[in-house]
Amino acid sequence: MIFHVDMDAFFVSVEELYDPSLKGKAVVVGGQRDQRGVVSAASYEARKFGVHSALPLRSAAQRCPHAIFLDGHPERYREYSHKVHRVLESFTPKVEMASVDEAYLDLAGSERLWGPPLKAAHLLHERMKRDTGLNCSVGIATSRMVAKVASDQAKPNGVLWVQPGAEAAFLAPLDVRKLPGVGKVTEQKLHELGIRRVGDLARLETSFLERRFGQWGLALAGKSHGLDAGGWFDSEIGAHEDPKSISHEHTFDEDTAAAVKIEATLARLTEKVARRLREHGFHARTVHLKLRDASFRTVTRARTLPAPTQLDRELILASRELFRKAWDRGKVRLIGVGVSGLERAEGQLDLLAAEQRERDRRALSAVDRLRDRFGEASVTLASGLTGDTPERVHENPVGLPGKQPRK
DNA sequence: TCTGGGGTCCTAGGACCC
DNA sequence: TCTGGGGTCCTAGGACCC
Repeated sequence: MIFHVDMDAFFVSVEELYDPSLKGKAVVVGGQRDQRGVVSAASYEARKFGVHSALPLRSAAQRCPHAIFLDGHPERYREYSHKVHRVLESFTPKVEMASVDEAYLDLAGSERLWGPPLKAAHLLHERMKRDTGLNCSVGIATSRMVAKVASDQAKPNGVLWVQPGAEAAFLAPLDVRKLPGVGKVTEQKLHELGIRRVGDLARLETSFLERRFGQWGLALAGKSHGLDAGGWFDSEIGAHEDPKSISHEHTFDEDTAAAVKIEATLARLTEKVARRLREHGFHARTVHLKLRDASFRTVTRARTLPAPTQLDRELILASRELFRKAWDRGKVRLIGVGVSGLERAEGQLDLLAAEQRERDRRALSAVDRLRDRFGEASVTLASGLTGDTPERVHENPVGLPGKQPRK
C-alpha cells in the first residue's frame, strides 16, 4: 500500500510558525506585490480571492489587495522538509521525498505494525502535527499516481483511501487535468477530442490514444485506469538518485541590454553552479545557457566540454562564450546557466593538468569557506563584478580575495 | 495584471560509428 | 555510387511538476 503525504500550504504554514500573527490571514509567499515574479504559495484565506501558485504577484495584489506579501525563505522550508522527512521515517524506511513538501511511503506489509491504512494515516497526521506543527494530507492507494491524486482530493488536512479495485471508479469523474503529467497543453488537446474527464479517457481504445499521442498516449491510457504507466511513477520508492543537472537563473527587475551587467550576472550565477558542483563532488560535462528576451522568447544553447570540470574559470569561460554567440544585443529579461552530464569521478587527465586542477580546487574551497563565514557577496571573481574579459579572468583564475579590486 | 526558479523527462534531427 | 540499419552522443526545444 502506497501513501502519498502532501503538506498543506507548506510555505505559508512554515511562515506562520515563525510569525503566528499571520494565522487566518490572506498571505502570499513569493515576493512583494509590485515585483516581477509569481506566487509560490497562498494561504487558504488568500485562495478565496482567486490567488493561487504560479499567479503573477501583481495579479495577486489586484485580486487580494489586503493580502500580506512575503519573500520566500528557502532555508526555512528545507529545515522543515527535513523535520517532515524524520517524522515519515519513524513509520518506514521506505520513504522518498518527491519534493520539499511531499513524499511517498511504501507501507506494504506494515499492517501488523501500524494497523489498517486509515489508522496508520491518522497516527501519521497526529505525529506530523506534534513534531512539526504542520498539517498534511494523505492519499492511500495501490499505485503512486492514484495515491497522489487521492491526497490532492483529501486537502486540506484530510485522508483518502482508494481501496484496491476502486481506482478507475475513483478517477472517472475527475477532470483530466487532475492526472499528474497532464498540463495545460495536453488538457487542451484532450478537450478538442471531447475528452474532459478521466472516465472519458478510460473508455477510449488504447490504440486510438497511441495513434494520436504516441508513447504518451499509452501512458495516458494506463493513467486513466490508475496505473503507474511508464516514466517516473514506475520507479521504486526510496531509491535515492544523484541529481542530473544543476542550474541557476535570474530575471532582471527591468529588461536590460547592458552587456557588462548581463555578463556580471552570468558570472555570478556560474560561480553558484560551480560551487554546488564542488559541494556535491561532481564534475560536469556540459554547460547550458538560457536567455529570455523582452518578448518572453526563450533560447537555450549548450556546449560539451573537452573534459568534465567543477572549476569556476572553465565554466565561466564556457557560459560566457555561449552567451556572446547567442545574444543578439537586444534587451534581456532572464539569463540562466546550468550544467549536466554530472560525473562523480575525475575523468582521465594528464598529470600536469591534474596538478593545476588540484591547486585550483584547493583555492576554491578556501573561497567557499570564506563565503560560508562572510556571505556570498564577500568573495567574488573580478568578472563577477565587472563583466571582465576572459584574459583578465585568466590572470586571477580563482578570484582570491587578495586580488580583489580595491573598494 | 504579464509570465520565478529549481528541476525531470521526452522528442527529434544530425553526427558518427559499426 | 543513390544506397541500410542500429546505437549513442549532442543540441534545441517543450511539457510538466512543485
